[in-house]
Amino acid sequence: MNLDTKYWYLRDHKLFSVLSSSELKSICMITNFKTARKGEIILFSHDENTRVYFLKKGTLKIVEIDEKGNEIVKDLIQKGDIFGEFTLTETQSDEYAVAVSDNVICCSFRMDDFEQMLEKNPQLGLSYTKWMGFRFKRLQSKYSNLMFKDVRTRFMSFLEEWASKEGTASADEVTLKNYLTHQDIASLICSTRQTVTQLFNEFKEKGILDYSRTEIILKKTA
Amino acid sequence: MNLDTKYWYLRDHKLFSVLSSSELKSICMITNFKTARKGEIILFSHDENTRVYFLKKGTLKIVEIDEKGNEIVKDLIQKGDIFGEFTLTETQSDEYAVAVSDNVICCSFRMDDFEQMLEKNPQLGLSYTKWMGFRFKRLQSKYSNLMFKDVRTRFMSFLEEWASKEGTASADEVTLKNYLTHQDIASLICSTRQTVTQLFNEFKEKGILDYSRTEIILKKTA
DNA sequence: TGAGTTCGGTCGTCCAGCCGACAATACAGA
DNA sequence: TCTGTATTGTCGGCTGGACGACCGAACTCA
Repeated sequence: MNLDTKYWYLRDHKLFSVLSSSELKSICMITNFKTARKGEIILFSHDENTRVYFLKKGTLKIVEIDEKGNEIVKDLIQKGDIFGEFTLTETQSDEYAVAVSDNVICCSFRMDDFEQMLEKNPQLGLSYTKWMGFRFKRLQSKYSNLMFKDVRTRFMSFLEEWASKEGTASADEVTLKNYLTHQDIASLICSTRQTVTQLFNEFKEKGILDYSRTEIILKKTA
Repeated sequence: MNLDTKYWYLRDHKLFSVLSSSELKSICMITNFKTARKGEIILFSHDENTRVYFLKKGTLKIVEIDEKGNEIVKDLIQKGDIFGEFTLTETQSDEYAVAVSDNVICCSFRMDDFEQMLEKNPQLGLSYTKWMGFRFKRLQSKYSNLMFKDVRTRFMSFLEEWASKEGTASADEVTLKNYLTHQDIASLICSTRQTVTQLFNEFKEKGILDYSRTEIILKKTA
């Protein structure tokens, strides 16, 4: 991939908007780009230097394989998200990112390069700090959801959050393109496949939502 | 409190170690110090500008009151920790910090002052960013503990972490000064008072630990 | 177009741990 | 020293939701 393309990719990321175009160009030199199609795996390289990743386009899921060989979805990464740095747990586990949409593009920096960038660019540093704060808050709310809410509530909050991020809303409903299996959703809300299926049908019955394999439609109820 | 005292207080905080003494002095001007005794409450002021807090000395617990009036301990803040910025959930809940030890000293900055500091001081910014990353990791590990481990395991990890931070170790045991009630521990590991009591006695029986109201002694077992 | 694989639907069983209730103890303040 | 309050100890009942099992439906790939 040539520098020009890189330049345009980085340019419209919120995080880099504080940089001048010459600063941005010099950053392009040290970026690494990767593209992937649905189902492909983007590896975190544990061996070499740690890297910071920016998802430019598409959607990823961070999965981990537990001792029984089950795939646990730990997080969803969407366009614009930063990942890799802290997603890595101390115990070097079998954790990696899988593309769930086509045309995934992400770029990465070596951790130390990135740190240097932050140091040279206070603006960028602040921007990054705020970003992290935001993510911290989200994790915290996930945590307290898990602590205090039952599965039913977690399921609904999950759908609502999802809808607010990716849904296309009409007058009285929000439509979501569904690229997750019940299994995926289950591990995201920390439950089981069967329970998720049950909840889908329960809510469908109540008229709160409708769904097929490819779509989820949330009815807006006042 | 005079500037000199402030200066010495800030000086040996890890975060500020990257600053020169003149930089540090100028920061002293904008800090606010508070002291508290056991049981006293340090309020987060929701109304005025958000503040960032640094705990200089002592221990705090962040508690929240739920709808039934129960006190839920959300976090423990120890000497050197930063708090306030993200502990605040979006829903302005009844959340505040309570001193659990005597001689608590903490200082705070207005959020915008702090941001300016970070911007002016890339070194400090980077230092702060790393700090946050560390906290993020901890929260993440708490989260996956809650997801995948049973109460028994969470209880033990909690004790182990506590011991590693505050315990005084001897040849074959670690002693902890216990300032938490079973109730407190329960909400920290997301369980109930009764279960915590049970676990304490179960492990005591097994000879893994010993405890009284004021002390917890963890036996080191190879 | 058919065989293999993954995903969704449903049921019955089972248990960790929550919850209420109450007793025993420790502790603090007068 | 006495009394009220906070903490700890213990028990049984109860239940949310995990888990295994099994089947049909949908998707995929040759």
